[in-house]
Amino acid sequence: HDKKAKKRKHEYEEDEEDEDIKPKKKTKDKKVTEGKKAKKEEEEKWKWWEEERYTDGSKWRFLEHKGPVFAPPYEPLPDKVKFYYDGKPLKLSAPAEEVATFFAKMLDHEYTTKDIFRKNFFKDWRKEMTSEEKSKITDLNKCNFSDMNEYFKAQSEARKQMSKEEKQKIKEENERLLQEYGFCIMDNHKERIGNFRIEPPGLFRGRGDHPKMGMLKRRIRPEDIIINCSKDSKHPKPPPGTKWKEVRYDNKVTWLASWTENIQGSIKYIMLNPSSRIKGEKDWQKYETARRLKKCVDRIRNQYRDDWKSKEMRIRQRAVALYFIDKLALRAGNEKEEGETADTVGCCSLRVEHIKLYPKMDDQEYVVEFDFLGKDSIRYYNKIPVEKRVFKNLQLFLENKQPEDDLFDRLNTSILNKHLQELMDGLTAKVFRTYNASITLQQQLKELTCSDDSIPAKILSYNRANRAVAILCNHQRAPPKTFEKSMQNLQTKIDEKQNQLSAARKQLKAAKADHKASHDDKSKKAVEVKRKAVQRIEEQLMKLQVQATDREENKQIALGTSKLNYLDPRISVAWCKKWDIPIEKIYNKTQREKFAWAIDMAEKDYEF
DNA sequence: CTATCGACTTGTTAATATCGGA
DNA sequence: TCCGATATTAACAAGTCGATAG
Repeated sequence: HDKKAKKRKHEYEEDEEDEDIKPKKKTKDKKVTEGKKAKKEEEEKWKWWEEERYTDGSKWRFLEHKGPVFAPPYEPLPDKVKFYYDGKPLKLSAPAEEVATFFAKMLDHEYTTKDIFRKNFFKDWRKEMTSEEKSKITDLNKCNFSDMNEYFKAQSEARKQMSKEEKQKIKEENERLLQEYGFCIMDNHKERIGNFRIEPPGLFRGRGDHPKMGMLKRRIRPEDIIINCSKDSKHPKPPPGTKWKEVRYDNKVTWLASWTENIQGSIKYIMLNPSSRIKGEKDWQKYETARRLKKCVDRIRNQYRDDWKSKEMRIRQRAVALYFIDKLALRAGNEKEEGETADTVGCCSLRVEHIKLYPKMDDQEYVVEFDFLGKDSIRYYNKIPVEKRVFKNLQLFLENKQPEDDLFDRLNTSILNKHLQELMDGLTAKVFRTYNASITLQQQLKELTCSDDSIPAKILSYNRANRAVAILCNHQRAPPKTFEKSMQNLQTKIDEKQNQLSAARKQLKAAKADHKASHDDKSKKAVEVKRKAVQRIEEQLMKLQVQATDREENKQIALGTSKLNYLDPRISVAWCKKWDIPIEKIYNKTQREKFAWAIDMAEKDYEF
């Protein structure tokens, strides 16, 4: 493998040299140019999935890149833009002013009214002040940022009003930056980097009730950055007069650069785009693990049902938790450090206060009501009848506990995953989410697709299948602000189309009558034309109606996350091939790039 | 066994680009 | 051609899970 990689790397360099001599050699013959073009196309269509993978745990042999793009330096405000303290204008030092602008930009946001946000912001802001400023500015409520706020609003308005040429110029500059910094060479191939820009400084906005909201996210400098590349590559150069924190050559990891963020103290990375080999291989592998689970899921289910009867509490808890993870597609639920993050839970970290038991509810028995905040503080609410044994176990787990006690006090994700590992190689809690999502899509597609439906109707079925998964995974969204209006607009269009249709039908009728009377060629043609028109309008109307249904059903559901992360793309590709649906109807450009491997390899008979 | 770290995936939202009709 | 709606992308936060140190 090593040799192969080195050889290819060499080829690539030759290619580059080619580029260099191009201007000099004007008479360069056509064959060479064409050869190059072919090579380039070949590069674009590189099928990494047809190559062997590394088996030694290394992720690459060769890695070369230009390092990250840093946030632009702070530009002080023009003098006319004032900050007022206690009603009087006050000129701030540059560092204090910069932090003040972060707050000023957010004035319209609800965040800035929240106590914790204000407290955290003010504390961190004061750290940036000169001692003079610090002694003057002691109360955030006496700070008036509105002039600054208006200035920024005007700025963004001006940006919108820019001329076409100016906008074009900015676009080109971005493109240049992308071309220069947005790609790397990994082994023998040029690959797209996911996030090559360093996050600019600003105020941290956590999600949900985050104890650290409003804290200052500091500016990242070259001295904070660890570069990862290969020894024999052209190393990225730090900006003039600066140094990297470290340059390392670790091919056991996939990242190109990293830094430690100051809010949680966690590490952030620059990594490759989902279309890259390194991400694609991993993604593919994920679905293969889920498919292996498919083969032994019955055994595992029998096992945990058995374990509900265990003498040992820890085993019963483990078995009930696993049942929830399997049936409800809950996340594993790692413990979190209190006070560091918003209070959210997953399965293993559920507390007594998050469930309610109802021996009888309406016409159902043994109902469990879940109500908790999950990842990103998204509420999970569900009422679900469970088997009697599960219900009895839950009652047992709840005995003598306070609302804030753990439901599964003898269990955590580490214990659970160790157990799962014993049941199947590579099995962890999240595999159940992937498995259940993908199997649901496949089964729903089978159930919902009608062979004689039109293409739009088939796509509606696809979206419905996708929706079933999104509901399972609790991928909700707030209804878009403009939802009602856009629904109305669509309805208006439908009404108009309906009128058009009846008008067209009338015309067709008239044309037919005309033809009956005259029997000439011209009237015959007219009938045909009208018939076509009716047909076209019928089709358009149907399309609109399908669209309306789809949108209505999608009001509170977000399909993106499941499509991107949980559904084996080969299921969708196979479905498209089977029903002759263009893949573009299901996946947009980015998605097609990410799933290129699946589009290439899945046939219409693919089974998850 | 627990706590922490490191690397990676999964998730929402805001910003921006594109589309389609007036 | 302009404008608002919709689709796409960027940004970045928040999870999962394995490794390691104490």
